[in-house]
Amino acid sequence: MPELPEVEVVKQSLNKKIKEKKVKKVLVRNRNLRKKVPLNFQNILINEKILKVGRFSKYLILHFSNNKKCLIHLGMSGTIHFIKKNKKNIITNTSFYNSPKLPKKHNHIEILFDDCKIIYNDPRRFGFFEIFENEQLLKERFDHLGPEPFNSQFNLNYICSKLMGKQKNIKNFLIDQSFVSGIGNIYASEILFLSRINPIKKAKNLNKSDYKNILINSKKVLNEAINKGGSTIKDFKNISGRHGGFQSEFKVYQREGLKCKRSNCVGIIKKKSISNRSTFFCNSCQKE
DNA sequence: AAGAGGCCCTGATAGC
DNA sequence: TGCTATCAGGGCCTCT
Repeated sequence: MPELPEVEVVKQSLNKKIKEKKVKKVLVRNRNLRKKVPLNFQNILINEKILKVGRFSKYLILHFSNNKKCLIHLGMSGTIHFIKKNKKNIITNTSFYNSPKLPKKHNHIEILFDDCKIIYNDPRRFGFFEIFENEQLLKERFDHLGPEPFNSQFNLNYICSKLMGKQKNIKNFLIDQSFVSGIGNIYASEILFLSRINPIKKAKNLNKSDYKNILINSKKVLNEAINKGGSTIKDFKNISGRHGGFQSEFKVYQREGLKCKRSNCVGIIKKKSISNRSTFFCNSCQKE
């Protein structure tokens, strides 16, 4: 599922549901994720309170009262489900909206509280859980990542210094987490469309006005996606099982063969594989 | 050293 | 119906 906006939506809803709650029980049903869930995972969390749920880039961070941090990455298909106990004291999947039932397969981890629990589900197992002893060690984990688009470090000077003279195409730069973190395959296409830049254009061939557009539109696209509750392509849901709403706003992503949405543009949306990832762009207003 | 490509894994869908 | 091939939103490792 998850690029920065989807992870932000999960973070916000988790904060509403489990902040200040004390972990009563942890069940690791399947340790096999991209990295093995630590053996002592249960012992570290038990009886600890969740102070808050944070996020950096596409990572969720559970802050615990013993100062330890649990880093969660949702990979491609990870979802977190919130389940509340009902009056009969039976835990049921009570979501606010017409949510699909909790999946039967691939429920890897359950974290139980007094009156509710969360379940981590991940069919493709590209997600992972890691424990960090303190804030410092967690920060070091992020050392290799570039700033988020919202960070003031992500500015014109920074973009110039990173892109000038580089052979690499701009699409691959946008999904390169060491350049800017949080943008994935969907939003990269959307950002380049708004910026009227062809995705295969080499970074060195962009001008200052292109850089400016990338700067502005990165923030714009991600903010709008967050406000719409993220995007749902196949299986992204917020923790109550509700789908995101940004996919209907896509200008190019998954619109191959359709008319360009820009007013007065007669272009057609094309799909191109760049480094084995599908990329969408308008053949008229994003000319090479 | 930068940049491209392969790979981890399951499931949904398309085509025969 | 049931096979096979292709594709999917990420990130890390390896090779050139």
